[in-house]
Amino acid sequence: MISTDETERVRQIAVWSRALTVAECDRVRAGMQIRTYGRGETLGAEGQPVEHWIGVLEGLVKVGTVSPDGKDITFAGMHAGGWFGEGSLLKNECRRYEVVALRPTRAVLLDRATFFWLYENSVPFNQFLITQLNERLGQFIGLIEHARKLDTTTRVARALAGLFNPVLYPGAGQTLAITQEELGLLAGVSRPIANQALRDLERQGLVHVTYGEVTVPDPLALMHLGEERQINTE
DNA sequence: ACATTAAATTCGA
DNA sequence: TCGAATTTAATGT
Repeated sequence: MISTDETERVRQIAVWSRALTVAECDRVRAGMQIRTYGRGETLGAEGQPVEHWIGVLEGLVKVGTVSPDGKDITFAGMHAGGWFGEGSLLKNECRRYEVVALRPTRAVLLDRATFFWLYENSVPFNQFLITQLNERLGQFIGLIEHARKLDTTTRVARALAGLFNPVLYPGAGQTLAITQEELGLLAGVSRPIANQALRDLERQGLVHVTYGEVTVPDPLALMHLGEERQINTE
């Protein structure tokens, strides 16, 4: 069970919770706990049973895997408002990816029993899940489609644009607190390369870089950098 | 890897 | 509690 002021914060980042009745909300609160993670700490290890659906309250986490040849592959970055783990929960399988905090992070954990109770009882919750899955699918299709010709600047642009997805991170503004090192970790490039890419993007007017944060006026333009045509993911 | 700049923290009044 | 001094963090090349 989480406290009342924590509930307030959870409501801010969990759009799906806003449509719940008071009774539903109480039940969900009872299945929640809040945990904090230090830099580099694991929120969920690859191959481990998945016991929770996790939402990021604050901080930054990286979802990815380490391939057999030792290459570190990042699938997505997550910040406040991002939820993950529903795929493994629904399929009742162990976690396919590792989830690591890139900076001190606070997250809310919803236990699997409550997750499934919502899944079976709440229409808004299911709508949220479907919307989120669909959004992710669109992003991955874009990734696969252009995986071949991704230069470093485009990779950084993608990683950054992903963090500005308005469906996955509702309520986020145009400015995100992220260091160039963190962005490099998400994009799979070194910090100096991330710096170079950001300056490149800034020259193109796609981003504005200030100390410890990046402003993106048009995330879609950033996401579709380098594409000749728009992909239809409907 | 190094030099520069920004921010956060400490410390003395 | 104010601001200067110091340390730590982030950036740019």
